[in-house]
Amino acid sequence: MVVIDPDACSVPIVDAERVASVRRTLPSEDTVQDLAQVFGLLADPGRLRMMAALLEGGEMCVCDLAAATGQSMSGTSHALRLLRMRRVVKVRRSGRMAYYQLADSHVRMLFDLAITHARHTEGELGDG
Amino acid sequence: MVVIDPDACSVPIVDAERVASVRRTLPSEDTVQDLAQVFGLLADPGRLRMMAALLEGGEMCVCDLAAATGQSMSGTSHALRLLRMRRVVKVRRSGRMAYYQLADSHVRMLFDLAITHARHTEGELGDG
DNA sequence: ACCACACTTGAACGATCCTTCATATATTGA
DNA sequence: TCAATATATGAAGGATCGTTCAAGTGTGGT
Repeated sequence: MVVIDPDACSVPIVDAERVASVRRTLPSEDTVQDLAQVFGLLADPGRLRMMAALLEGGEMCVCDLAAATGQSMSGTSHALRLLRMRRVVKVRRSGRMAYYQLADSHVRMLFDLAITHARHTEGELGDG
Repeated sequence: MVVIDPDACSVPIVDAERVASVRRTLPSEDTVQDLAQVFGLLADPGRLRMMAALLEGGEMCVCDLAAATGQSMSGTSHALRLLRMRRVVKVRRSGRMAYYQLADSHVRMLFDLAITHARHTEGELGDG
């Protein structure tokens, strides 16, 4: 087997120049990791409903969020912790209540774009 | 899997009217499921690098994609199957080669938006 | 003080996911 | 035909994720 790849990956390369140029433009490992985590937060139906609810309802307390999205209090709280840690939502505490709202306007755009994609690829899925 | 049921959830509600109104505007279960899957595809560093590579490189064969993103051929092929099934990429076959490209321009915008979010929330993460 | 409440958190279980290895398919060239 | 190539796929392993239950924190009301 002939290895053309200068790096550790023992994969045959067809267009070495293109590969090299693409590699130069790839986001850094840290950026890729961050992006993956952001998208990972959006990859769960429960969290997605919560964000949609906050998008529509503005600021909401945990129990209303749980009721609106059909989740348990505990599950809702766990989910909010993840969103909080990634700064997707922010919390305002008042007495024993915790009021959450979206911290980032990009979420709405991500949402709308993804919906557009979903609509655009509606119908049967599968191999081409 | 959680099913939204108005009566099954024994969670106290503070603002019943708001909860009801939010529930009315929530995307359908199918839409939520679709969205979650779309975001799920973007939630993996390897697939993310592949999409970034295709964004930059246009049309690429599997081995070049593997080399550019530092993944095994097998892993790359598995990833491409997922992206193919969700119509995120499309394939053109020529002889024994398979050339992949992005099927959907929304991917670029999702990418850029997420990068903007990541940059915007740069620095320390954690509870607020 | 006490109890009820709104929320949080830790641990455990099951489900899902990603990676890898081995094998399979299909095409090219000898 | 046979061997090498390019890609695809099934299965198995371990890691990760989401949900649930149980218990914990802190506040408000009596």
